Amino acid sequence: MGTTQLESVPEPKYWHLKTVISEALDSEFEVGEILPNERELAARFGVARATLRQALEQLELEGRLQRRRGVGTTVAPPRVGVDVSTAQHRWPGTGEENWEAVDCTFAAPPAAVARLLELDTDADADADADAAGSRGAARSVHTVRRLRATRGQSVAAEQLYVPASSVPGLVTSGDTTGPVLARGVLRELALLPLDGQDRAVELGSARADDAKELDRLPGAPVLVVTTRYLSEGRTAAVSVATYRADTCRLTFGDVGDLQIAS
Amino acid sequence: MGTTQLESVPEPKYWHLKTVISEALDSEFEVGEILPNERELAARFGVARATLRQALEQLELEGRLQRRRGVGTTVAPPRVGVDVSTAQHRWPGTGEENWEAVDCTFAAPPAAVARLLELDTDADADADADAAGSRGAARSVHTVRRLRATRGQSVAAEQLYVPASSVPGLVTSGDTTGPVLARGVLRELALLPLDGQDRAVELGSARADDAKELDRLPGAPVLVVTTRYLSEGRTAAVSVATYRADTCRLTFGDVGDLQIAS
DNA sequence: TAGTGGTCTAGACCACTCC
DNA sequence: GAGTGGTCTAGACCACTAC
Repeated sequence: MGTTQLESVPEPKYWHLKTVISEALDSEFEVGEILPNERELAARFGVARATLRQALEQLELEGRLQRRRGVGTTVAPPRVGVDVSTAQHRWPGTGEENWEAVDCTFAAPPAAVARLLELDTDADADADADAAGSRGAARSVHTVRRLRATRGQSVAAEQLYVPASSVPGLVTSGDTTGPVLARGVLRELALLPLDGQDRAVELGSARADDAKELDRLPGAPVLVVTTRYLSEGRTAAVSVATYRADTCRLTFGDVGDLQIAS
Repeated sequence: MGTTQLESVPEPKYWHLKTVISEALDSEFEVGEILPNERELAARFGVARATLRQALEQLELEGRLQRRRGVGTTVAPPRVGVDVSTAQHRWPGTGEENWEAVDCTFAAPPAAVARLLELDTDADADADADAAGSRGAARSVHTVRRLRATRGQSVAAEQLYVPASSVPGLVTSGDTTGPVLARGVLRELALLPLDGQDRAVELGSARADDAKELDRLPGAPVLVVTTRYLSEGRTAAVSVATYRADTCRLTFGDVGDLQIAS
């Protein structure tokens, strides 16, 4: 490190720290190796623990480190490329690897999803958003929950919203929940003609339930992939999948196995 | 708020705060409206400023708030959808809107980019990574810098790496830098047949130069889009574009104008 | 010059994992 | 029970913006 007092535009300590640690990771540590604990690192660099943590947080955000409470901080492996390309033109659950349907519920979706599904188009929809009683069932959809794993590691949790009108042949046998019904919904959905999909990616933070599935703390950064499945001129289903931002690189094609981080 | 002491699994204060503020944003604030300052908000909620800041940081990450030093915290507009679909099968700079080429340099690219460009394939490449002298020119590439704006707002900064072999007809007139040459490189590149592209998206943090262009602080979260342009069986160019994660939603298709955050 | 968000400190206690 | 990262506090000062 040495003295940096000559800098006319002093960069923040945590930023400098991040650079120093990052270089150390490249040259002095192996993937999976455990770093000294935060109190020791802070003392070694002569900063407060909070400042040290700010640097570690950024490195974790960039996928360089992995921190687990009660365990320690380890050097993360390169991000895994996860294919989310839309080229295959397939319904969810048909011929895909790595996804597992774990549950299904029947309830009103979040407002943003309802908009994509073109529910709630009546004029007074916004006025009775909280009156989820009498007319709630009309706006309810099957919600299939799926998990995606790659190389033994959970990478994504998804909620797939399917209006009852998209699965007219579904036999519920009285039950509207459970993994068996989840697979039933996927099976029925696949009977529709699939005209196309469109997809969006944005940054979000993990909800409590997603965080638990992904083995992260609530609020952890995630890449939210929203997919709209189009059939016969309308939106037949909407998927909202959250991918671990620290360990995943979403690929749209076959860029392969190299990581380009900033 | 009320007392939450009955919770058997007490959630962190900042998490609860985030929820409370988020709901207040929905019901009591307009887009662009300025919030009370951090010291006042912290006092109002009865927490330390650092705790309040942790909640605000998450909300900013999710695109709900915008904070500017010396100014204040404002309610952010919904994220803008930015099309990054690969369907168009075009070279960069041909028929695209919103991108502006601002500069061009000639230098060795980062190691990860060199790998994608299939430079440095000789056996001792890793041994002389720091000996950028004699043989450095052989590994240098034209680096075109471009900026993307949407609705008057800078949303992305890109570095496009183009090996000299991809632009054999380029006339440098002695100069290997400057915006004029940048446009020349793009023009020459467009002469090649474009076989395809593949693309990857991952989370990163803004480098100092990108942060400046994007009007953010260094380290701000960004979505890094890496594109490989394929021509005649090889990688003719590589683009690394960083998009503001707080204000952008990357679209691969035409999902349109609705935001689905977590 | 006043007010804002950004950085930093030196503590404290808690939740979790592992032995 | 020992050790780890996660949360929280109550201050301080700095960099930037706008008046």
